[in-house]
Amino acid sequence: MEKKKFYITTPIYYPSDKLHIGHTYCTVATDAMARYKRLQGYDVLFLTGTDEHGQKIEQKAKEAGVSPQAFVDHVVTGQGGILDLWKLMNISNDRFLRTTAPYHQESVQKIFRKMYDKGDIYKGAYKGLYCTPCESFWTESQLVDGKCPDCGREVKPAEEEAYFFRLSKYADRVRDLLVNTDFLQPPARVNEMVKNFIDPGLEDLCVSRTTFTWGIPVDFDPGHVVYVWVDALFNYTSALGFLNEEYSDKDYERYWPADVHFVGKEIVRFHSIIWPAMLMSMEMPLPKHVYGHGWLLLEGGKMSKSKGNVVDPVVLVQRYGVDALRYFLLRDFPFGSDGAFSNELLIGRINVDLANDLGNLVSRTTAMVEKYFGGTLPEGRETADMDGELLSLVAGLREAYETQMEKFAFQTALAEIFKVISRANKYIDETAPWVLARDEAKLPRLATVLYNLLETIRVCGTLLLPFIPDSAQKIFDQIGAAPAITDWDSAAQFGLLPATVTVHKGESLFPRIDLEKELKELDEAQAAARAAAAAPGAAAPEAEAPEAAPKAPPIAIDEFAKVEMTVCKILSCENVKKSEKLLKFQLDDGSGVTRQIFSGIAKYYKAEELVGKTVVACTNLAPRKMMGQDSNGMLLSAEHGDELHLLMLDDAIAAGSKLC
RNA sequence: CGCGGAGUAGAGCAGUUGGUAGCUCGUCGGGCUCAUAACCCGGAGGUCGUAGGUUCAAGUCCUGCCUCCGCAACCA
Repeated sequence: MEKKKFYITTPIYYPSDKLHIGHTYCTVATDAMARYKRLQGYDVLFLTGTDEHGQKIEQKAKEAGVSPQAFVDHVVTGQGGILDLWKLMNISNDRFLRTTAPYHQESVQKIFRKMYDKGDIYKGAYKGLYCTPCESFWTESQLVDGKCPDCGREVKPAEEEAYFFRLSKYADRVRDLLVNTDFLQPPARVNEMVKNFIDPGLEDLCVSRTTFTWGIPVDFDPGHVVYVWVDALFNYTSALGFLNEEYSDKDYERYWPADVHFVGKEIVRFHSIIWPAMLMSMEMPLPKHVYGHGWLLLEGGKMSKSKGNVVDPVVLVQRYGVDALRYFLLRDFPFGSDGAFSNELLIGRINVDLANDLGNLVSRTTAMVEKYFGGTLPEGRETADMDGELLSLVAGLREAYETQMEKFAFQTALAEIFKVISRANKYIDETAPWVLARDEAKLPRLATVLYNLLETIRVCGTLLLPFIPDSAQKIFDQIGAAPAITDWDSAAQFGLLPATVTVHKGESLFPRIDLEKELKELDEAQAAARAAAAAPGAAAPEAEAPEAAPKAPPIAIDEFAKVEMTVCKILSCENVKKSEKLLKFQLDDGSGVTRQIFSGIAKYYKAEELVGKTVVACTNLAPRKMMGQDSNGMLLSAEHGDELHLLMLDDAIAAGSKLC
């Protein structure tokens, strides 16, 4: 009988920056699932890739002075790039799709054409605010002081031709899919989608742009490029040769629909609403599941470059090894919800599970076989009642594990394995092999105990293969388990190792880590890595000037003089309803007219404690609407990391005084 | 009243269909010595955010409130 297929994907990542631990988390999870299915005997296709088009990449390339293609080539295929990262993480993807690949472009153009011919894509007008010199459209929220964020000039309402996808046409069918099937997982995500996006009404989706060129051209209408939706989402099928010649159509027929798309919760919307709608339009089968996993949070907040708390997986792998990191990511966090990442947690998990429990179990077992039997077990055996509990746990392990893996509950699946590993450690205590070894007559009993331990390790190691592939193999080498007895079927059987098996005690699989010492060194290493990444020239095209090293170019005195900074007294200050960040100030700026300014500092100050203070405002900044009201200027403050201090002057200084 | 998630031992978390509150780490005490100062056993520690309600019985269902997190908006 032909093997059953399993098609699994990660999102295609956007290569405008280096990837971090969050991307790694998703990819490692997908990899573990893919390896698990392969272990079970499935014909697995595991796809990952990069989404390389769009305005942001076009801009970044321009800033770096290279072509967009050169820019993404460097981030994806360059040294320390995305391909290198996945190699480092031991990712077993079968294909890697780049949206700039010609075959993908071919697919996308045909798909776009097909939906157009069908009438699901139509030409309409995209309304927005247009900056003529920059030839760019902006939304209201992107404007800076009501002006073009690029050049600071006036924008005017304008329309441009654009193609739209009739998303509204499929709203009911998509709603039904989400509400009445298990398409979207975990179930908590369904409400989020339905209540936030579908029930308020789905609008047709703009699927082409003329304001940038770094994209796939619409072949029947020069000037238009395909916008992200059609381009990115259909990667999942063009990687199977759908409407292109790179791969055989048979791949599409065999592997589509996907069994599951693993995606981060931030892009659940695209995968659970837009993607099925487009597939419905194309009359293609829908993927069986979309799983929206949680985020790794750091000290209560999400990772962000501005907070400087981005975790680089490379540093962690260099220090602890790839398997330790893979294990930690999937063991410590429930896949569907957010998890709090910390170095302390990572080291704790490595020490307790991998070093103390698993590593030490292998170590003490193989050591005893060598010490008491010279490395090879003798034939004689003697069983005992107390063996029963361990043996029955091992016998039920594969099933318990499978149940959890099928639910993508990696955390619980691993917990099942470690329950058995703990039991094995306890079994050593109960049987006290070192006592048996003292009595010649008890050697058959001793051989049985050690054999049972080796078998337990074999079964656990097999089920750990998807998570820590290299280490599992090392374990097999140490306990003398041949490949034929480390497959899926063998994991449900006991007694497969030869009775006279020979072990080879090796190096410690997971050395114990000195927590305090390591935490300190790790902090330093991570800081150094960040500094290196931020250093100019370190990674040419991706070096990002403004955020990392805020060295502004010199300006002339007359330019500085353009900025009017005025001493103001705070007359009143109140919170803005429905805004966590904004405070609304009424200020005496010495002009006799009260000046209203909004400032996003509610996190740092209580409104009432600021009344009467003397502060500095930039008073010739163009007015800006915030939460529907005018803000006439900007209060000056100093920011460092998570701290922010409003610039306050001696109260003796009169309102209206100018700074110079 | 924009949407969603969460508040359970010092920390991090489990607790399907309501029926004596569990796990891991840490901590205290004990045991063992094969092993990576690891392993095994035991103890202490929780009025399950809060106020009501339903029930013979609620962490588990219902209602109000408080706090935290995320999305959206917004941070000049």
